[in-house]
Amino acid sequence: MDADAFFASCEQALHPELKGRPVITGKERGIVAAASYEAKGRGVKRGMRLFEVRKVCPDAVILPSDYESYSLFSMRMFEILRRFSPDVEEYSIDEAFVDLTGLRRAYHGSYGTIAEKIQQTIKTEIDIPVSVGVSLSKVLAKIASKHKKPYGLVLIPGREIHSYLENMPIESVWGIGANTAAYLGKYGIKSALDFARKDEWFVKKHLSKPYRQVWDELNGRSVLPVVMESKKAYQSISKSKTFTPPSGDATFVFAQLSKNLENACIKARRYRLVASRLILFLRSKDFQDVGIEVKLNHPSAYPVELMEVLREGFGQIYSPQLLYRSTGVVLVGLVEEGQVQYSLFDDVTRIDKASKVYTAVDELSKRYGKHTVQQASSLPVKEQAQHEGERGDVPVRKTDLFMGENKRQRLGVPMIHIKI
DNA sequence: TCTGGGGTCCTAGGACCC
DNA sequence: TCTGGGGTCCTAGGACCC
Repeated sequence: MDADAFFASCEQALHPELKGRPVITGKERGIVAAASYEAKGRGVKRGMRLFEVRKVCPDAVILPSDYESYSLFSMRMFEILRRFSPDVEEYSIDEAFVDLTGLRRAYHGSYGTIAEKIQQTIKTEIDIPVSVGVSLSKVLAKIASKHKKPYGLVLIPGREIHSYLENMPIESVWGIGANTAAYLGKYGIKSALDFARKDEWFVKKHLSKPYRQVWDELNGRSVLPVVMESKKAYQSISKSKTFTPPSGDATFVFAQLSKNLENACIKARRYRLVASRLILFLRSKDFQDVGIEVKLNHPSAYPVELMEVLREGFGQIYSPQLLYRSTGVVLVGLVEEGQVQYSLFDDVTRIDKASKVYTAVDELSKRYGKHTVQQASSLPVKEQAQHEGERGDVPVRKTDLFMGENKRQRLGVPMIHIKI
């Protein structure tokens, strides 16, 4: 099951006056996150810049993404699915796999009837249109659900598999990307059917496990299980941000990195996780990426402790001749906060102090807004952000960048610099 | 697709051990 | 100092997804 234009549909469900109108979300980032079918009909595409949208579709309703509401719709949708079968995999915010095997008797009908009922229930109860695909494997079900989009209901029984795969470009199969498509192309494989028809010997010789699985699934042999487990803990947490115009100012670029680190740490602390490794990366104006991974002395989610490492890593990958357009950090080797084993050489008193400081910092953020207390090294992000907000073509959500200060000013809380 | 942001999994090969 | 054979763990890098 795959919701149609999910974010936009949520907005239309919340604000019925928007029904029938071209609705777009993604205002906060300046690019289209989701477009309603009315907007798609006018040529609006995902990832399109908003100034372009305004040209092709001047009457578009452009909204900031409201993830809290979308998550609620998502949860309701999954809850409805679980009423039909306990075997539900929440694949993404707007997609799920449901194993209907053996349920025909209980519902006195075919799999198609059950699927239809699911679709109707979701539409009636939460007013979200979804497309449903029914078939023998996850890969085939995915093809079926995409085959007729909005409000589609497509069944692919074993006998009809070939007709669906025949004209389908291999790269649009779930799990086959551009690189693998190019590789398969060398062997004359262009369509999904070409691939499905290859013999086992070819597949084993040339491809790794994930692709062998796709091959099995295309042939109607289900090898990818529907996994019920609710999402496990994060394996990694990343934060990255693009800025315009590109900059060669080391202080400014480092401030971006610093801010990303703070944001990543905030998220990690929210989930009570600490990172044992830190990746930082820079992307140049010409989309050249450089990055470095650093092993931390002990797992942490406290910027004060990580700042030295960040600065050192930055020094190693930054080159003064280049202009940069974005930076990012990834926290990896995530461990639950309570599970950490400290070594003989860790300064446990100091770590404990950092932990207390951030308990206070998080408390202050809850009360006065994000980044009420932040690293001084992150402050220079604003210099340029200010100008950025004034540029007409790249809209920036000012409230986001300045929320801390605005709220602080409203409440009359002075800005204080603390040296730790 | 003139390119935003956040994730996951798999594999090969080196380091190290018995 | 050199040699066989076998195993585990870790990391870098690639590929893909929404």
